[in-house]
Amino acid sequence: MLYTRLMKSTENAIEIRDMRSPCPIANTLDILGDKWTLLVVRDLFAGKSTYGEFQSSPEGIPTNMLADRLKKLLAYGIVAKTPYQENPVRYAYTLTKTGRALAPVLQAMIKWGKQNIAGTKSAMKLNL
Amino acid sequence: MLYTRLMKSTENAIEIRDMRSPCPIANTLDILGDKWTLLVVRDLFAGKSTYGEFQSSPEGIPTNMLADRLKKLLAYGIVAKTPYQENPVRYAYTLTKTGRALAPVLQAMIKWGKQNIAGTKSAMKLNL
DNA sequence: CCCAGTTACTTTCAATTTGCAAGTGACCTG
DNA sequence: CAGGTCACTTGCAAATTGAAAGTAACTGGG
Repeated sequence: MLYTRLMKSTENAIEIRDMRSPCPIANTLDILGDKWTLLVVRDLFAGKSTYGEFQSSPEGIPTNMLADRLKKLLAYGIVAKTPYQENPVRYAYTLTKTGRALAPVLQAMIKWGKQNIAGTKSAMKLNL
Repeated sequence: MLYTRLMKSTENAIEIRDMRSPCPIANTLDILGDKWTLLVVRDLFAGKSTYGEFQSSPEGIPTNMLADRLKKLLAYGIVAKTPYQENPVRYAYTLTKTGRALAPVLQAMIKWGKQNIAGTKSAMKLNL
């Protein structure tokens, strides 16, 4: 168990095909560069984990966008989906290690936003 | 002149109308949340300053996208445009203080990208 | 056992955005 | 004054977004 985790840690880098360039910023933007993806990640850092909880965030993500973003985040290994109840089966989304590693990105954006955009303030407490 | 600049420095927070929410992440994404904007900012941190230099970056930004993003970055006060030669007048784009404050965001993205996306590596040296 | 309610999506379709390509205008050089 | 460069702008097809309605699985109440 520990062994497989150890092995995995050496091989769970995200693979992107047809990269625009080898630039880490460009590739990070190809994964996270839109108006919704990082808000879902933010919600996960805030402790939210179900589809309904993500939908109830103040920005009002359209339901098809949410489904699409969760699918992509799962495909990239940034979030994981595990059943938390049977009958009916309900799934909880959680951040993987790769996803938790995004904390500094969110922290930097929160700081920049608060210092440079009028009227912004963190409403939810994040576990960064 | 100094006086007006001084006054400005107390009031140059970005104003966003019809905010989706007061969340600093959401508002930062409304400014930077796409596939091109932060690449232009990256190029500025790399010392590039002209339209042609931005276009020549390996990602190949479409010329209309570049014009649009520069216009937005100017409108938000993240970049400034100053003439660097006459006959013909040519302009150099530079980061403002607000723009330079994005360094930690880029740093965090570079680190995450390099650690989590296979095959990425910083080709250009940034003045972060 | 039927029927409204909840959760988690999927589908439809109009509107907006993107991206390729071609065009424009100011100026400079031979 | 013809050709070239730089910094854009325009036109348009294709892709993405977003609002709304639909679907599927199950639950609890009458």
